[in-house]
Amino acid sequence: MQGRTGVQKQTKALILEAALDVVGREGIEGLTIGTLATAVGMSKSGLFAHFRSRDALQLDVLRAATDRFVDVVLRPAFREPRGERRLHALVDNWLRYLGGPGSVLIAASSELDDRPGRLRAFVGGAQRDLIANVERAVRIAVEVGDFREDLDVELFAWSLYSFILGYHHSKRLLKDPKAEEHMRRSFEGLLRVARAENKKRKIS
Amino acid sequence: MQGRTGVQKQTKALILEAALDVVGREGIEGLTIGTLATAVGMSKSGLFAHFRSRDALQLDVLRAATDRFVDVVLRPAFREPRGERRLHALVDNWLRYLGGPGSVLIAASSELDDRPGRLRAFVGGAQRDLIANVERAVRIAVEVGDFREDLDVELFAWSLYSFILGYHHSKRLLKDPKAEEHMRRSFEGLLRVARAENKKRKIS
DNA sequence: TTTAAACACGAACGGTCGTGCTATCGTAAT
DNA sequence: ATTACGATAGCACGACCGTTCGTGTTTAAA
Repeated sequence: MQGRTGVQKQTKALILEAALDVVGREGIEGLTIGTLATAVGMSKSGLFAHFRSRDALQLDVLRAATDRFVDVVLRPAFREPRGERRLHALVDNWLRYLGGPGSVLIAASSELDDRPGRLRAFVGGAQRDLIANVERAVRIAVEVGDFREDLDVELFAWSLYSFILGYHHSKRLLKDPKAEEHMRRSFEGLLRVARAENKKRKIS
Repeated sequence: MQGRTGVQKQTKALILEAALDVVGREGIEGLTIGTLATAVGMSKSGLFAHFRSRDALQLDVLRAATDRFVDVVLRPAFREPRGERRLHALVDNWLRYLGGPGSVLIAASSELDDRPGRLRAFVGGAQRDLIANVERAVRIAVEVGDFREDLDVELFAWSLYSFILGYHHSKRLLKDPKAEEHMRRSFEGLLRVARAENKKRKIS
């Protein structure tokens, strides 16, 4: 039992890994059973049997993608000390993550924009969770006194997320070499107006 | 001659109009010749004859989309008086444009992220032009004295564009009712630190 | 050693895709 | 009246899609 199911789990994991690659390159709609099958070196029907529909396959891939994101971005950041430092870790991890193979989630968001269904619901939920977590980290930074008490946490998180989108966009499509610099300086600007000491200090 | 080619131009324009609709709903990759043909009430081959490949069709659609964007967003804004007011008009027009049927261009950017080719080159160029125009408007605002002389024009434009992306994203995928409010307040924040009087005035 | 389940495969299905070829029809110029 | 031409339609093609089915092969349980 262990041996066999172990092998199965292994196969499925291997498929999902290859699928993440494909999705990173071609998008979630570009994930086709045939190409994925040849990518992992098995038959269409053999692969298909692991998922019972293409929809289920795509959903599993998106799940795997969010799991991975949580593992390499969110969780490590939340192991850092509370406050601004944690936010810095979050952004650092995030940029590193986006620097690798294509961000499946952001790309999927755009693709699924207007197509209702399970996939879109999942991505929307994942995105909402993510933003909620960012807000949580920001709120904590307020609580520990790093940020002003009257800071609009929601707006801060929204802006930060927008910068992430901008980074992703200008890096992937525009191949702008200044993408990361712009991102980091925008983030710094955000921090500057959010910091506690800003109440008595000038900008310059 | 006039009569006939007039009709042809009309047909082609009609096709492109319908195509913009489809692309707004399904994305640029969702634009298929068959469905578009039935949408405008003609045969696949009849429609196909107007463009000589699907690629050319998609390219024409993207061209039409950017033309429309320039017409309803960029050009009217640049008719406004130079300076901050022009920037406000730009953002207003932009939000209104994004409020309508899906922004073909932003959606296409994400779809074409990683697929080299004519389409992606075109979208990238259009996006670069757009940002260059934003920078131009910002630079003028500096010149007329609305903004600080040492303002980083590039960074300002990049941030603004990021907010637009954030708005688009949170409105389309997340259906966040606060999307516009967040966008506008972020823009206001950007203006606040960019304004000329900021050199001698505090934030609060 | 038999039995049952899990796993993979090849072949085939109905469908849609983009793209050619050929014919038809209406109009304009001769 | 004839010719020429541009716009459209009809049809068929090869390729790929997701999916199903039947069939082996390997493995764990009996």
